[in-house]
Amino acid sequence: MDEVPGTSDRILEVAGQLAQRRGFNGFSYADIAAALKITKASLHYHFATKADLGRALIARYTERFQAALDALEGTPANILRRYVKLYEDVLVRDRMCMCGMFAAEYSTLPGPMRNELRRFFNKNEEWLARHLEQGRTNGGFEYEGSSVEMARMLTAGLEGAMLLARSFEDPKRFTATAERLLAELNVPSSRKRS
Amino acid sequence: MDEVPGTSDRILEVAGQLAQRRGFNGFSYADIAAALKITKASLHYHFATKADLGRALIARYTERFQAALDALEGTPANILRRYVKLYEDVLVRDRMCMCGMFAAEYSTLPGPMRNELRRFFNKNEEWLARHLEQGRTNGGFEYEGSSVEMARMLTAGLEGAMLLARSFEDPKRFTATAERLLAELNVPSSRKRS
DNA sequence: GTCTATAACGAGATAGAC
DNA sequence: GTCTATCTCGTTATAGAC
Repeated sequence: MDEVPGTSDRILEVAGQLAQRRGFNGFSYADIAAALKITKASLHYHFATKADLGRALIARYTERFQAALDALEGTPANILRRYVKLYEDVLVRDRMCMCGMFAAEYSTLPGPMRNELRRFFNKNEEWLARHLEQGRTNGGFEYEGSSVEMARMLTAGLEGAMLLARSFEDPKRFTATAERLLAELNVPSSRKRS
Repeated sequence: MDEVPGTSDRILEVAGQLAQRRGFNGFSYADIAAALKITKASLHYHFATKADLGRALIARYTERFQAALDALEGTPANILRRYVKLYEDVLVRDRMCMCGMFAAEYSTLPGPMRNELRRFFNKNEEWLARHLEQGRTNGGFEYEGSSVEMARMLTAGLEGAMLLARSFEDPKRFTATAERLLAELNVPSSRKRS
C-alpha cells in the first residue's frame, strides 16, 4: 500500500486542486499539462474527454471524503466538530468543497457528472443524519424534527459559509458561522471546554 | 417612469438571466447576441469588456434586490418569511441567486466584480441583521449572540440550500431547509397559522 | 504511454463602414 | 448605435510517429 502514484492519479490530484479553486469550467487541460509537465495529448490518453475527467474527480473525492468521515472518532459532539473541521481544512488550503463548487456549475455539467454529484451529497447526508440521530439519542444534541432535514440544513449552511468566506477571503467567517450552526444543535463551541 | 427599456437594459436583462442560470463563465457575448438578435460587436459598444458587463450586472442586481427588501412589509416574522420567498421565487424560475453563483466563481472573477460582490453581501447582511434585531426586540424571535452572526448564518444557509436544491432539481428541498432555518429563530412555518 | 502537429471551434475584442 | 469582417487566442479533441 501507498505505492508511487501513477500518471492518472497525479492528473486527478492536480485537476482536483484546480477544480476546487476555480471550478470545473475554470481550468483546462493546458493547466494540468503545465503543472505536470506533460502534453495535453497525454492527458487525453488517461481521460478521453473532460467529462470523463470530471466524473472521475467526483468519484475520487467522494471516496476520500467518505474515508475521512469513517475515520472520525470521539463523542457525538466531537465527531461533529471534527466533521466541521474537515471543511475548514479545505478552506484554509484556499479551496472550496469540490462538490459545492460543482453544484454551482450544475446546469453546465455533463449528465454523468450530475449523477455523481448527487451521489456525493446523498452519502454525505446519510452519514450526517446518522450521526445527528446518535447525538440526539445519547450525545446531548437538541433539535426537533427529522434528522435528514437537519443534516440538509447543516450541509447547506456549511457549503454556503464556505462560499461566503471565500468571497471575503476570510476563513474565520466560515468558522464563526459553523459554530453558530453547531450551537443550534446544542453542541458547544470547541473553544469552551465541555 | 417605466419607460421602454433601452438596449443596455435589455442586454443586462438577458445577461442576468444567463448568469443566474449558468454562471459568469457559463455564458458568452454570442449567447446574448443570439437572444437579442443583434451582433456581438454591438454588445461591445454598450459594455466594452465582459468585466464591465459583469460589474454592471452585480450593481443592477444589488439595486433591485435592495428595492425588493425595502418593499417588504408586515410583522417581523412575516417580513422574514417574505425575505425567504424572494429567494424561492428566483429558484422556481430556474435561477440561482446571482451573487451566490458569482461567489462560487470568485477566484476567476476580475477585481472590480469581486468588490461589487462583497458590496451586495454587505448590504444584504446589514438589512437582515437590522430586521433580526427588530424581531428579537418585538417580534418573538429567539436567538443568542450577535444579529450579524445570525444574519450570516441565514445567508449561508439560504445560498447553500439554493445550490443543493438546484443539484437535485427540486425547489422543495430549498423550502424545507429555509423553514428549518427560520424555525431556529422561533419563526413558525408559514403553513401554520400563528 | 508520451510525443508533435493540427484540426475545429468558440471566446473576447477591435477596425472601420454605414 | 449597429453592422461586417477580422484578429488573436484558448479550448477540447484527434491522428499518427516514437
